[in-house]
Amino acid sequence: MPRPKGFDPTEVLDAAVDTFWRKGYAATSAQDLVDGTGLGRGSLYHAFTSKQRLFEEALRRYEDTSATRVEEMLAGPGTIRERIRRVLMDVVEDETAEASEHRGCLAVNAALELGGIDDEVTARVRHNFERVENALYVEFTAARQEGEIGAARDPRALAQFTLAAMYGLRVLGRTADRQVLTQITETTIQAL
Amino acid sequence: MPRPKGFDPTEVLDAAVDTFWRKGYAATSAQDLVDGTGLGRGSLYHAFTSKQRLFEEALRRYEDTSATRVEEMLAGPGTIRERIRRVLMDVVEDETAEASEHRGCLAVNAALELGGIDDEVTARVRHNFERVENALYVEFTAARQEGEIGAARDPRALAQFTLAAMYGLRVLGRTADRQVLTQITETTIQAL
DNA sequence: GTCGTTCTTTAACGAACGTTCCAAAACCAA
DNA sequence: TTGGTTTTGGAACGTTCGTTAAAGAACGAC
Repeated sequence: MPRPKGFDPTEVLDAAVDTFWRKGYAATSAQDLVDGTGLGRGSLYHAFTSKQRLFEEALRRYEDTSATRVEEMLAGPGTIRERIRRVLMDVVEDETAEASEHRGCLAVNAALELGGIDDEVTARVRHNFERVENALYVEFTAARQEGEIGAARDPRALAQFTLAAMYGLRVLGRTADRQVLTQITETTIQAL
Repeated sequence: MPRPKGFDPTEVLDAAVDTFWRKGYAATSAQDLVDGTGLGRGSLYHAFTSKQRLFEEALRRYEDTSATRVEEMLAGPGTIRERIRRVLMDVVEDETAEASEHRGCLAVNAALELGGIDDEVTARVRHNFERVENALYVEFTAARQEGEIGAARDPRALAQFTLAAMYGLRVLGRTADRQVLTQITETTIQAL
């Protein structure tokens, strides 16, 4: 019956993620997306309707990979503090790596560029944040039960605090050097 | 001799700050700036050369008002923890106020939108961040001398940590509610 | 092999972009 | 009042914007 798509939707979405990630939403043009994905203009719009819809899909795809990454790191071996350090230092490494060209975190970028402006994007960003927060919450709860964290501490508060520290690193990562970011990481862990 | 300007440059800059603040750099058009400032196209470009230059000037003007505000709050009465709480809660109030329409902090927004892309903007954002960090550093140093803060703590590290918390609140402010942001503030202060 | 459907390609759309130009207006010193 | 200089408002620049239209190509079902 119908003619099948000539491309892998996930691959195209990954290319769109990369393009939006490097330039931001407003500064990315339809031509940038055509160049980035390799699709023709028509195919792109036929498949994704509009730039805004494509961005929403890209954000969903980004969450798939990035939140999963954090969840896996948190589920790894070591004490709670070791695992939190690993997650935060992963941000530090990412922010200071030449290769990642100041892309930062797409969800954080989207939160500041479109948060409160585009409801669909805001909701997706919130979902992304909450997914990471919940992963942290689960680990803090378990750690408290194990006695790694004081019984008087509130796991939900610790998760939100750690999330804020993570995103603080994302902001300062644009201007601060590795040593400063590492110091902040250590001070944060000390506070747990 | 020459004809004097028919406008107050500071007022115009404040209007430009407001416009960029609400929409971001890329999403703000020359027409938006004309509408916002009330100047004609010609006057605007004659006075500020380009959109990019105008943004740089606006960012400088923003720093004048916003960093000064933090410095004044820090120089106010109360213990170090009370004063830090006042600064962080000021961010929380700003982020959750209906009136401020999700503008956030212009320096943080600029850091994420243009950090690493535009060198001039990056340098100005860094200057803004460092000014706040140094204000915090001065207070933490004094507080340690007064015995409010443990002698073993590093005032520089505490300043950077607090700065990161502040900007973490700016990010989460786009999606989280007041109660969560307040909780994060308290956890942060507890860590000092 | 034909049909129905969807995908792809290409060209083009009107609108809006950032910027430039120019002539008229306005100011102050002389 | 005149002359010199700068600012002003507005029109216009060529380019790029996000999006759409139209026609042909490619596939699976029969």
